[in-house]
Parts: sequence; structure tokens; C-alpha cells
Amino acid sequence: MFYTIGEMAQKLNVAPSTLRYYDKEGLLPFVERSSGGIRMFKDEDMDWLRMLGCLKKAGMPLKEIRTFMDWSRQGDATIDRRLELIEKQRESVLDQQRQLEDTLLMLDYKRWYYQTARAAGTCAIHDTMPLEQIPERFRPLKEAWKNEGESL
Amino acid sequence: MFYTIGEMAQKLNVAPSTLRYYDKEGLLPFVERSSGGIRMFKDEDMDWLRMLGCLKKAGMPLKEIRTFMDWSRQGDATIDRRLELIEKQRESVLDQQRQLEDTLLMLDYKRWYYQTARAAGTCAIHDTMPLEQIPERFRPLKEAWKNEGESL
DNA sequence: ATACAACTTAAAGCCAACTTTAAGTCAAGC
DNA sequence: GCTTGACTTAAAGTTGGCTTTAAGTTGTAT
Repeated sequence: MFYTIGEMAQKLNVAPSTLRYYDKEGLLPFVERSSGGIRMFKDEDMDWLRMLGCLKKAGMPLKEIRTFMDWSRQGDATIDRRLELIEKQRESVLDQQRQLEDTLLMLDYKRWYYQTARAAGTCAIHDTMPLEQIPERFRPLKEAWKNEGESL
Repeated sequence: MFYTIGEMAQKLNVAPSTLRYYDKEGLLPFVERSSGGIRMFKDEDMDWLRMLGCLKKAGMPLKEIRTFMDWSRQGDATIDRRLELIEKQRESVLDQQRQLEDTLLMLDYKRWYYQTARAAGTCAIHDTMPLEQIPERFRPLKEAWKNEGESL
């Protein structure tokens, strides 16, 4: 069972031009062509595209994904390198999760800040608010700001 | 206590040119200038820069951050809009967290895949592996792949 | 056989977010 | 008062990840 680039693009919810671009960049070394030069995607190609999607969602740049694809085609000799890359990316995702956790706390604080301000009709309420009225979960934030490592 | 752009950039771990770029884009309407035109950052500017950093980390594009900054300067009349924007961004962060959760599971699966392959000396081990030898937490993955909504 | 939609390529264009360059100004130390 | 390093701006350049355009080919339906 074969699919044209248009059909595959629809399945994956991307533009056909995106798949052509990925192909040009060497990310799709597995797609075959008809005698007339038309790309013919197979069902099993989904495995590769899923892998591609996974690495992309993990924040890996296309160049590195290309490296991974190159290694994959080279067979069992590159298992170690591929594992290493996966583990690196796994660490990166854990980092991103920690980052988002912090960001969420900040947004939750700001949400509370504006909810309170809305109720009071003015942001000035926060200039006079005693520490005890700030929800406990937000208090460590103010502390953390005094230290400040890196930020932007 | 004032800081030059270079000092502030160091504090924030960014290039001075980045701060100039943000300023040009209207993201730093709060920075004052010396008589000679040199930017003078104040300690309290850190609050704005923290906010900026928070929104950036939440994935908000600079244009939208600019909007937020504009609203902030307009005072209490824009509290509602600001709250709305914060809540929208909070939802976006929750989405990103769900996304990373999925991605992590996939990477964990791939890690296990390559660890197993390394031990066996070949990826071919996975062609003949009975379902019971695949760790339970990864089995739902294979199921999910059969459905496939969107992906890349 | 012909029309027509969907495919092909190479090259150019676009957007966000910076960075670099060029030419010039400011201000602290000698 | 002069040097020097850090600042200033405007404008051009860069990178990543696509999208669009132009010109042409393929393959299916009538």
C-alpha cells in the first residue's frame, strides 16, 4: 500500500512542501520513488516519521535529526551513538520540564496577582499587601528573585 | 543605583545587543536614559525583565510581550486584558507540559529499545521480541500509533 | 488523445529572533 | 585635553524552518 506525498501530508497534518523540505534536507532517506520520480510512502515509513516527530517535539534541530537518520541507515554499528543521542535528548526534555514547572509557578503567581488586582480595581493593592496575604506557594518566588542566577 | 546595558546584560546572561533589540521592539519602555543618551537600568527594572523572561519562557512571541508591556503602562484599565493574556499563556504551558510528557515516554521507549539492541548486538532483536518482553509502560504506545491523529 | 489535478525541482521569499557591522558619541582615567 | 573602552544608532546579515513561485512532468479520467 503506497501513499503520495499529499496523502501522507494529510495523515501527518503538515503541508506537502514540508515533507519535500525534510526530504531535501536528508531527513527522509527511506522514501522510494516511482519510475516517474514520484515519492511513494509506505506504511512502514510511518515508523520513521513517528521517530522524526518525536525528536522534533523533543526540540532537536533538523540537522541533528538528519545525523540520527544517517546513523540509522548505517545499521547496528551505530547503536551506541544513537542511544547516546536519545539519552542526551531525554535529559534535555527533563530540563524543559523543570523549566516549564518554574514558568507555570510564575504564571500562577501573576494570575493571582491580576485576579486580586481586578477584585480591588487597582494593581496598587499589591504595594500595601502584607506578606501573610500572599498565598504560601508564591512566597518562595520572591526569595528566588533576590538570588537571580541567569534569567532571560 | 544604576546599571549600564553591559552590566545588565551580564546579570541576565544575554548579549547587550539583545537588550538593545528588545528595546527597539518596544519591550523595555521602562528604561531611562542619561543626558547623553545612555541607557540607565534601575534595580526595579528587574521586575519587568523577570516578567519578560517569564513570558518568553512560556513561549510567548515578542510581539505579544510588547502588547502586554503596552497594556501595563496604560494602568489599571487594562487589568482584565492582562489577566486574560496570562491565563491564555498558562493554558499554553499546561499544553506544553502534556506534550513533553508524551515525548518523554517516547524517548524512554527508544532508550529502552537501543539499550536492548546494544545488549543483543543488533536491532533485529526487536523483530522477534514477544510482546510480554516489552515493558508494560511502553505497550500503550504501540496502541496509540495505530490510531494516529496528528503527529509531526 | 487530451485535459487536469497532483506531482517534480530549483530558487527565491518570509518570519522570528537575534547578531554583526559601520560610523559615530560618551565619560572615566591619565 | 586626549585616549580608550563602552556606549549609541541604523542597517545589513544570519539561522532555522518552512512556504511560495515558476516552470515543467506524471498519471488518471474521460
